[in-house]
Amino acid sequence: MCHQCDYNALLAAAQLEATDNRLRVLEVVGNNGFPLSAGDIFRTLERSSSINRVTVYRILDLLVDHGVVERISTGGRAACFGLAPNDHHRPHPHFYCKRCGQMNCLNPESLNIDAGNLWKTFPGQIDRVEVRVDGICKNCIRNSET
Amino acid sequence: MCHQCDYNALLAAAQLEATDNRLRVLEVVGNNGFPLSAGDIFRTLERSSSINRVTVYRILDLLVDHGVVERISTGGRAACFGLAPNDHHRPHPHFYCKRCGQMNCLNPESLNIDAGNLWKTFPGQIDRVEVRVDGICKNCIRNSET
DNA sequence: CCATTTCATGCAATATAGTTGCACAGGTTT
DNA sequence: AAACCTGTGCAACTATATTGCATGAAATGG
Repeated sequence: MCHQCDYNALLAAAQLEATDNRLRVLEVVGNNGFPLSAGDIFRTLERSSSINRVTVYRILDLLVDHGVVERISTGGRAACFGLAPNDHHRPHPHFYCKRCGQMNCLNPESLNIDAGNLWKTFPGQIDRVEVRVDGICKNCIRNSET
Repeated sequence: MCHQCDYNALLAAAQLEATDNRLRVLEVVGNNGFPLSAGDIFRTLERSSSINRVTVYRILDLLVDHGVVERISTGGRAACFGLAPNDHHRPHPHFYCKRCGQMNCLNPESLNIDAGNLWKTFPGQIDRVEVRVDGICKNCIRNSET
């Protein structure tokens, strides 16, 4: 997703110490082209060197709280995580394939959302607008045709 | 939500037999002004007469499969359920309060989404576009000010 | 009118995802 | 040195959802 991102700098900007584990989590999230579930991230990290499942959850929560990482809801059970919008990453919608469960990033331009009306009239605080497109990805369509 | 909806007719249109339990689940979902979690629905039904938790899950899955009910992702753990868009119900976005966890329906007009570009260029099948606004509802803001 | 099948439901067990409480090691502050 | 923070690990736990199997009632077929 962001091979030119400096993860140390991202953590510093969020006023978080750059521990090994935090960097490792952030690298997995950031280097992947599509959002990953906490379980995926844990299993990936575990392969290279030992880390506790709970630590991964805690680091993810921390990163989400500090706006480094974004929690993205899937059409399924587990949430996914991707880099939060920043200078190099514009907010963008995601696509969820209900067949294979894979999430993918869509182009920021693919959908045009005008929330002006809502911002003006909504009587609460709005933090973000999440857009998810559900359907079946081209791979799954191809596979079901055979 | 839809006191003028005929739930028997909705089930019939979806080619589903109108069993007592299905009607009860659909009534709870349909008569409520905001989406409910499977657990909420179960607890509500249980109060009036006995039903199994698993039955509620199964009926909800069935209704979602047949397009009578819509599964709506929250910012939290459990999914919520509301009536699927139909003649009386236009698709609309939802608001999730990250403080109290309450989901609410927003006006269909509050957000304007132009997905024309995506429909034309996306190489898979698109079933629906789900929009969720996250933030803090006015009640929670008021409570935290005291 | 009995035998067979089908369907909706219930119950127990299990799976998955996430959370909590407590301990401890290493560094920092007093 | 004592008190303290912080990051991490481990075990137990909670909440949510799913699976497998049993049963009873209605529909179907001889």
